[in-house]
Amino acid sequence: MNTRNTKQKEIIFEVLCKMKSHPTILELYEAVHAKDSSIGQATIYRNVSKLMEENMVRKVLTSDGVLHYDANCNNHCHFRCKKCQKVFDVFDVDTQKLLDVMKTNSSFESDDVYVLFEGICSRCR
Amino acid sequence: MNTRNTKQKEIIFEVLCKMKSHPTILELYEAVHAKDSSIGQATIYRNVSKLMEENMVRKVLTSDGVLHYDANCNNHCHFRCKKCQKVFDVFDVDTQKLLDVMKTNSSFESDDVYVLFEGICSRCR
DNA sequence: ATATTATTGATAATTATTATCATTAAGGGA
DNA sequence: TCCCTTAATGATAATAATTATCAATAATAT
Repeated sequence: MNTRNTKQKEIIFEVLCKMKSHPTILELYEAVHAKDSSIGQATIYRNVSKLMEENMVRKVLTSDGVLHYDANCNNHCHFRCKKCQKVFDVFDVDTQKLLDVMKTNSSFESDDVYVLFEGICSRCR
Repeated sequence: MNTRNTKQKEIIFEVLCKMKSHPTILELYEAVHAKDSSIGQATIYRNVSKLMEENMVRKVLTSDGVLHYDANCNNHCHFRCKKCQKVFDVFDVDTQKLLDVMKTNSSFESDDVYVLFEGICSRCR
């Protein structure tokens, strides 16, 4: 027995899956807490880490200096509005093509890529 | 008079320019401190922020959750080794082309993009 | 059902960043 | 060159983010 499926982990993953906002740990904690107020912050940190190891959850890199998380692990890009700071999904740029360009043009062997576009979103404009 | 050129700012920029390792604030502080031990950490934070506003310094997003900095503002990509965690420059992928793809294929208006490739570097392999 | 032990919740400790404030010094004008 | 104004500094406190600790709980193999 090296790993256990807990009710907490299930709830955390379920809540993150429903969130399309790419929350930080704190934001995820608040959403989880609304569903089950007995779940503590440390449990969020622990389970998000575990879910990442299991490739169920992926980091979203943003320029605000805090990590965000996404339950959609299909490698895709993100757009961050410099004004409202919301993070949106971008499916119009092929990340696999980027990895292919790397493979042919560079000496690095990369199997993973994070892409963050920035600008002002249509709502803020 | 709204801004002043201080000796500290000069040293910090000079040291960062010479560093090719994309340091964190702490790493930059240590390098600066070796040159002038009177310069405090808060001054590093302040001047790096200022230099970013002046487009002399750019953030490097990495998956370790801490911001790194680069004095090369020509928009380029980075590769991070998952083993030794070093960050390397990548000039083989055209970021302007990425922004062009965004312009034609998506509804977002983006003027900036951060790209981080990951894998194992040749030295660690 | 029971025993083992991974996981939890609470909280302390650590790390990263920002704010505060008295002092210092950049640089414009006399 | 010497003041004068005030931006910037260094030291440190405050805040925010993350990790570590530990007794209690609960998942699961037997």
